[in-house]
Amino acid sequence: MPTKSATAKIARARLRRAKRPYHHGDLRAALIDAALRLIAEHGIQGLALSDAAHLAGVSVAAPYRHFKDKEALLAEIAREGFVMFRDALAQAALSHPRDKIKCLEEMGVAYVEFALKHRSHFKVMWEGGISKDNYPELGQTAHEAFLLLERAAIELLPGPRHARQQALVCAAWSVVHGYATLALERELDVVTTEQSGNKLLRHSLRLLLDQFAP
Amino acid sequence: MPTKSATAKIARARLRRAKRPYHHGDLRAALIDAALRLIAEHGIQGLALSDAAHLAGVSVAAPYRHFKDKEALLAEIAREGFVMFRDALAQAALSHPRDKIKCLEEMGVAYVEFALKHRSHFKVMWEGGISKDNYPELGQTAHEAFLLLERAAIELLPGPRHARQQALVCAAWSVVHGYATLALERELDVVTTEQSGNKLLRHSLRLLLDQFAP
DNA sequence: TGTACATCAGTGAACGCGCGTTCACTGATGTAC
DNA sequence: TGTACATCAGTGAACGCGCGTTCACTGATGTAC
Repeated sequence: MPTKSATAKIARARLRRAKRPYHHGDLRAALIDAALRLIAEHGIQGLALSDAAHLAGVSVAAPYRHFKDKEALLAEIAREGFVMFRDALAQAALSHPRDKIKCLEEMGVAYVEFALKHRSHFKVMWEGGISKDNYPELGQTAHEAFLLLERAAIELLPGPRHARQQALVCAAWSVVHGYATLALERELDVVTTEQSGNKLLRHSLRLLLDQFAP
Repeated sequence: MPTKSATAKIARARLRRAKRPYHHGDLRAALIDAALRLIAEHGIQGLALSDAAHLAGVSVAAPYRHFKDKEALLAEIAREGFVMFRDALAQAALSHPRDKIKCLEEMGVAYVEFALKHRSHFKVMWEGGISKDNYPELGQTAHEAFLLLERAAIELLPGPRHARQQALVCAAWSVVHGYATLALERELDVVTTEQSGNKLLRHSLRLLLDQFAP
């Protein structure tokens, strides 16, 4: 004979089943999506796997059918992020075949726009604390992205390998990474400006790059 | 009649007292120091107040005589950090009264050297997640530091307020903040260079600034 | 076409640990008299 | 100068919560025959 609470339990279970089939369909993707939303809202450290599971509409144990542990979920987000990031830079690198300065400018804009559009990915990529020994693919893809930026910067200063080239690579990377980081933390708001959207960013990049016009 | 374990307990207590007086002397400072060391080793999220207490040689309850809660300890670290940071920038701002470019270069170097020398402070300042509503002094001091950088950058471009000035402020801040962030995460190692110490940084800064020589 | 069975993606409950925080108590210190 | 007492900085133990992870079990699916 079922007790009162047992009856209620069955009713809740029926209700649940009515809303959603037993099998989710694509829980793996749904978990990643839920995690991204939670990270955007509460930061990486505010992400609880159990919250992501509930947001995806499953029990706390379900994620373990798709990810070995919490770090594996974060690593997958970082992997996804680095791939998208590298591809975005690669596409920007092709944007102006005849104008190397505009080309590097577009790569800088792509760098920052990726950070702002995929802020959770970006945070996990750089601050996720994921061991690169456990996930060597991450370091590899990140390095491919860096090489794109490096090549584009070096092309602005033709000639033999030179300290000046290294400095430009470093300056270009620092400025876009710094801008992205500050913008994500909403620190750039103190720069009072009428330049909206990415105008301020483009202007700053040109300030560094225009001097290398042929 | 004391039991065996009670006797041992008393013995341990005597040993403790022999090493260290009951009152610590300057526990507040010792806790901050312990926290800084633990953050340097394990990151902000790896900091447990209980570990800091033990590292300072006291029980887990002792910190609450000096700080309302964990956030208050972090806020004090951030406050200390912002004050030192602002003062370091202010001093650098005075370094070359006749040469505005060298002056801004020194401020950039001071920015990055602060980050590397006081890495735990720097992390807590920017990634500590401390509510600025609860600790308004933090935002105030941070803003004073920003104003120093802004003024020095604007002086390079004399004339009326202008989008170009804002862009230079933004570029200068982004480049030093980005460099500091990347250096702290050891990401800059991929820039293969023979330029040791802060040579690479200085060279990058000059790449941005030298074009404004009168 | 229907049925038995392997497989796999879920469930619900529980475990266990880390850690922030509190509480009643104690040891030391300084000050009024 | 000595003593009573208020005050404060510590102690040790415990509470409680969040959350990662596991376990035995169940519902659904697809495939061999």
